[in-house]
Amino acid sequence: MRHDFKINTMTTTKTDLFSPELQHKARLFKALAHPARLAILQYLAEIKCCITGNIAEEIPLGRTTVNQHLKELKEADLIRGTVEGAKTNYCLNAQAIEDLRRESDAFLSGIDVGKNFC
Amino acid sequence: MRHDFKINTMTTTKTDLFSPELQHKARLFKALAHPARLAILQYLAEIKCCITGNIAEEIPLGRTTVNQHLKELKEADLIRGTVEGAKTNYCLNAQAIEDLRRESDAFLSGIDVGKNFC
DNA sequence: AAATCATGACGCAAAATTACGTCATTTTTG
DNA sequence: CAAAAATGACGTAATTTTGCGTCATGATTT
Repeated sequence: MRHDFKINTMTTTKTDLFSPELQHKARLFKALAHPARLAILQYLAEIKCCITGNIAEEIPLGRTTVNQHLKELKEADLIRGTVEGAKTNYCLNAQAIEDLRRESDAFLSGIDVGKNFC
Repeated sequence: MRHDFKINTMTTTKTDLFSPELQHKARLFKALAHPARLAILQYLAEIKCCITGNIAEEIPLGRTTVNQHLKELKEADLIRGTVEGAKTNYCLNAQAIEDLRRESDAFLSGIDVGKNFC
């Protein structure tokens, strides 16, 4: 197929070519794919109960950046944010995290049963 | 740092501000953060033993793209590739996957002990 | 030896992620 | 009510990811 120019472009997001299950898992893993987000989850777990949004001070990043990460965690439904006056309470979605744990575990233990060698 | 204006721009990768543990976990989760890579892992598990690199035909993406994903999985040490003549055999690194499973499990079950409510 | 095959390096373009600054809005508080 | 606080929306720059085409290299076939 000999072209003198590049005609074609059209890049990115072929993710819908995969099963919804894989897409879903990939999305969740992606939510965990940044240390800041892991740190946020840990902090929320540590604090035990819902706290107002002073999370930014615990994370070595700017407030708006932390907010961005919070948004991503919220979109992955791993945390919940409820407005309380001027402040916002964030807390873990324990159910979702437990589901993720289970799903992740199932995937990963389903993976290495073969005991493959090279 | 004696600048009156923003000369500087310097965005991105503050990841070293976090603990090596969180960085490590985030890196691993990132390796799992694309459906194609999950599909590759599943396929390798299914095939039981090491196979030559016809993985590309199983994945609905171009060969070089699949190669890229293989490279990422290899860099995360989740798979191994050994050259055999003109071909390359890929197989799971069962130990690494088991470690990841354990680590992921520990992280996620450590997270929701609080039974937080909002 | 020549054609074919398999693979990875390289480069490129589009898109997404990361990190912030600024601003508008909505509370609180003095 | 006015100032201060808290938050999210929006914009922006740099960087990374995604997806692919092309090419060089090193086997395999024939």
